[in-house]
Amino acid sequence: MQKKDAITIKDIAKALNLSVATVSRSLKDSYQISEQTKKKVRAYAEANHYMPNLMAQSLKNRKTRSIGLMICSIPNNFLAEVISGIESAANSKNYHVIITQSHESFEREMQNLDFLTSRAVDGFLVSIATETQNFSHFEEILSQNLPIVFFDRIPDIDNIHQVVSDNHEGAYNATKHLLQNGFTKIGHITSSVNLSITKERLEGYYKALEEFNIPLNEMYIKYCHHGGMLLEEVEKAISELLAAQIPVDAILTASDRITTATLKSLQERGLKIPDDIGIVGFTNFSFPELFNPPLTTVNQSAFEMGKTAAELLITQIESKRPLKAFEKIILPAVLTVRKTSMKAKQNTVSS
Amino acid sequence: MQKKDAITIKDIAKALNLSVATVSRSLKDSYQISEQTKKKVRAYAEANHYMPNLMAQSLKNRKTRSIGLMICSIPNNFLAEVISGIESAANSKNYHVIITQSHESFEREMQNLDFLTSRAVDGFLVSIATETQNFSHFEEILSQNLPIVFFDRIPDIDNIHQVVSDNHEGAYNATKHLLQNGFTKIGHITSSVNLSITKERLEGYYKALEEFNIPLNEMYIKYCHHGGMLLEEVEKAISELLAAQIPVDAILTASDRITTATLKSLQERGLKIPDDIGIVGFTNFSFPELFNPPLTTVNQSAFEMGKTAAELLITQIESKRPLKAFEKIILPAVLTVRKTSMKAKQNTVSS
DNA sequence: TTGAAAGCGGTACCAG
DNA sequence: CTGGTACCGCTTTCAA
Repeated sequence: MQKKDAITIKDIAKALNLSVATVSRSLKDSYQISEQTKKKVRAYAEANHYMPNLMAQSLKNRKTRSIGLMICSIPNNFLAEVISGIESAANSKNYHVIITQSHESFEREMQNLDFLTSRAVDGFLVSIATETQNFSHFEEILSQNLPIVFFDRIPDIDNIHQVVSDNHEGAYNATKHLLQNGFTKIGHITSSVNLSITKERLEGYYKALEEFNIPLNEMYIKYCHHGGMLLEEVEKAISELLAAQIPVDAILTASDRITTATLKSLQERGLKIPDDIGIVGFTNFSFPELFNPPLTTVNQSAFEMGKTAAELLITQIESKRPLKAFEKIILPAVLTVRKTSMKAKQNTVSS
Repeated sequence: MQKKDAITIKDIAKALNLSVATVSRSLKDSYQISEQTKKKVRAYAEANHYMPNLMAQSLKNRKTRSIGLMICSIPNNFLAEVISGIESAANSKNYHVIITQSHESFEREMQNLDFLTSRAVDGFLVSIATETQNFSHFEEILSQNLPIVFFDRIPDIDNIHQVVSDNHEGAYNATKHLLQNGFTKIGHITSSVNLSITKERLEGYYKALEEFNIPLNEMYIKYCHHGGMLLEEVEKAISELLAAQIPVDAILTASDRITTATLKSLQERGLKIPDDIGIVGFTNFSFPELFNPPLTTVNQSAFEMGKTAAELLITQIESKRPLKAFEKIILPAVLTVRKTSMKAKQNTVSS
């Protein structure tokens, strides 16, 4: 296999009786070159479909105009939208993005980081894996002055740039809403304990309970170490919630995968929603009203998150010196009430 | 911003008192180098975390170990899975993939092709946009001996490599199933006329009708030129199907987006499924049983499609000369019957 | 079995 | 305003 040879700067120089230096400068519109020459060069380049060889430029400039993305999984309503936002922002600034999936594995996360490093990406966009508890691999990259913007799931490291959802608010509103609708025994199925999103959502959940003077029941909190990738872990969580001494009467699910898996499990058990059990779920599925019954959701600004994170990263890549102002951008997570969280009758615990 | 300098082949040479040529050869396990020297070099390289500079290698070899992907949109249950399959295959062969979205625009498709070309990808994986009717941009690439593997939506070009679903079979089975369940006035909402998948699905649909001696009603076929990206186009299609002289009693939807959009529209109209109208949809949503009612689906081998296409492409990239055997790999599209296509009572047209 | 050196396609420094 | 040239890191031919 051989490609048709593309025209190079040298060819232009020869054709126009100029030096490569002059051609190179003309092409970058250097002030030192006469308009006349520039025009000639540009015209010739245009006419012959000159395209700079990015490999050569990269080798010289130490910039690849590429950014590395690390997420747990692509087939995920939330993340697919995030990727779309990233791709859109990157593309418009003439960057390309290299996607890697950790599948929630710490091991894979480190491998992927190596992979991206070997690709010499100019910066990283990362949402950490559920398994990850040690962040030295990221710190090492940061110490080399390579920019990282973390999004969604943030590691516990000082001085980082991050773009996140208002998880606290989202979970708080969801829980409060359930309480206001007469649910009092609210379970919470969430991801790994160590994730930032888990902690924040948990806090929102706590806060709402507190406001309603509902004592916290630790047994009502279930963690899925694979972030809902495995149906079994969600199954188990639900079984336990339902088998509690005082079974839950509602569930708040904390991620896209967990939400759908929960719905599925509840359905298989033949439970009536919301009469037998209420549910509010974090998800970015486009039409939650199509579920049976229509699902009350907490929807994150996924596309926006990807776009913002990518823009923030590119700004850093292109800035002369490291940004010292570490940004934490918080995007809304909005509750939309539908059927799954509305008790048929308000006579909750009929005494 | 500057990165910490990585160790190069030159550093190794200096440290070991060897020439760069010898080091380079040792690293690629050349037969001309003594085992002793190789061992020494490898040990030093390992110990100092030597990583070859891919930019330099690419510049020299004219290979970037990257493949360009072009699809209409990332947030799509079917495509997200395809991407996952591609990513997985590519990664395991040490390639990276650059994703671009056409958003169903011909214009964007060409821009993206340029973008990928400027990135010097070693090959392309493409599923064409609904708008695309002219394929010269692909033919030009092909003429440069750059490999392309088309998947899902195939252009009308001779001698290409392709990986597709058994769309004919999928649509045929779906339609037959509807007919067997007493639906006789079956509408079909599909993508652009010009797409291969559209034609194939249409044929499967025809074939089933024929077998049941149902005359074809052209008014029952509705095309969505944006592939279901716009809710309005689906809305319009449904309105027309329902406003026909003899309204449809069932619908076969031909893509992920169209399927969910149809469900949504039907629900908003307050139509009871399947009593008022039956539906079978192509989709790769993970839990179609969660819809109301559980959706009868045609599910494609999405992950497999991505994996297969990527592997086929990489084989071509790495083969010395163009493969002359043009492969057409057909993957199953399987019908799973659920509620939306089962009439409550079999007394269809009670006379 | 090893080394010297040309060169991939640009960029940028130094001269003039 | 323009040209010459070293160099980015690696591969490969040619010579030793």
